[in-house]
Amino acid sequence: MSVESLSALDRSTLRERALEALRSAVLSGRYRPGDHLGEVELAGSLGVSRGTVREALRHLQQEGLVTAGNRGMLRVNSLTSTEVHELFRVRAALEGLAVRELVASPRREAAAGALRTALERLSDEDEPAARIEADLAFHLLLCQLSGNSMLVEAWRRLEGRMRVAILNGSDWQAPMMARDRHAPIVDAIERGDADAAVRVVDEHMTAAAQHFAEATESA
Amino acid sequence: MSVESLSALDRSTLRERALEALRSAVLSGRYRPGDHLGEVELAGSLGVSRGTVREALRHLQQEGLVTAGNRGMLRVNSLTSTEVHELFRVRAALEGLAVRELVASPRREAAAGALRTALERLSDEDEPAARIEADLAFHLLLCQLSGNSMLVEAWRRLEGRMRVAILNGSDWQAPMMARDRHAPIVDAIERGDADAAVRVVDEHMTAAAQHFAEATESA
DNA sequence: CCACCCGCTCCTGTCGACAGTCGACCTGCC
DNA sequence: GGCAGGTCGACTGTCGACAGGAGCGGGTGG
Repeated sequence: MSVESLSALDRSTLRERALEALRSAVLSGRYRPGDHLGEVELAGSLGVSRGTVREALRHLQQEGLVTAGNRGMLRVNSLTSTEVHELFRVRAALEGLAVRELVASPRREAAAGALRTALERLSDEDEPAARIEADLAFHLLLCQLSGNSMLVEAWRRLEGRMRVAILNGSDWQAPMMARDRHAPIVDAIERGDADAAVRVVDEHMTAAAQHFAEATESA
Repeated sequence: MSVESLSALDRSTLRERALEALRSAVLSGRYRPGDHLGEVELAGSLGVSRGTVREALRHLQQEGLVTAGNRGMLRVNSLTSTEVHELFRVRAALEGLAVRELVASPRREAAAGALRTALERLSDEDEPAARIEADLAFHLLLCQLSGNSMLVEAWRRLEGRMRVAILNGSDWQAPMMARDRHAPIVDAIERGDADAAVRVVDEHMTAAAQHFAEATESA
């Protein structure tokens, strides 16, 4: 268990770099769910002090990537299948609001255009990790284009949990990353049909949850 | 600017007590929005080290109660009226999901009962601060009873921002704290009418946002 | 009188060290 | 052999101190 050292080229604070290094370390699967993340070891690996690692770990804890175990020790988090289902339902509610605000927005067409380019990026990518990024980027963009900053914030909080769910297994989400799955959302937004857009988003999330259920239940 | 010292009776960690002390200090209005929260000063007031205060402040930052200004200095946060409106819309989406899941839950009647007792507590309280607490407790209970842990988590994140919004002014929310405003929600849940419940929640939030708009615009 | 420069001071970023606590393991006794 | 007690190690909680940078005020030269 070790993380590569921090490069000193950057102008940002050590804390930010340590945070980013740790986040990508657990997100890349270098640490398995349940693994213990010791402050001293990480401090040694990253070449920074314990206090700096500590703050980064606390940040990750609030993001939901790590969770506190016995005596405050932090472990890589994992989600139960129930929680994953709950997560999708909350996402459906949030992104449902996003599309509803989006179709009511005066710059609906421009937003639809931006979403279409994000859609292209989704179909261009072949590597699974890149597809996941493109998918999350699409859904984030959906929230951002709504113009509701509180909505974006709430979604970002869920994003961390979503990435934890992705860590659980990398097969179930593949069918959801397809371009065809997202296109109807943009279509409905472009048509200005709010109710249809909400329904499509809802179905999108339900389908994702179902794929997850089938994949985990067979495993 | 000073916070009373921490009592040493508790068994919890200093960090938790410092966090709670700082949170209540900000929420009680001891520090006005925009006030600078210096680590050294707070450390002295609370009788703990800077590192401990620092962690508590970072926690408050992620809760949205404080925000980073120039050179990393933290100031008490405030919300624009636009953000408050956005906040209410996100809450409407989240709590709409809550009531929808609640009416589909097998223990709907028990939940309705629990909500009714929370309602009683809301009408009993006279002091504004206590009413606010009772109101937030009611809405939190609504989310908790849905059984969706991700929903509860998302709501809790919004709670911090909600309290910041409350700090903006203490007049506008008074009309929303009434028992009559919340009773229709419980009624709809008890009837098992999901659509009506969602609609009522939505109206509740819209009305709250409108009260806010009128109160701030006159000021 | 004004503009520029210098030193001061305050604040955060970062670090290394000490202390308390919990679990694990090993040992001795029943 | 099983169990109780003690010892060792590891990890986090907490602290005080040093370093760097930004803002500010005074002083000086034009």
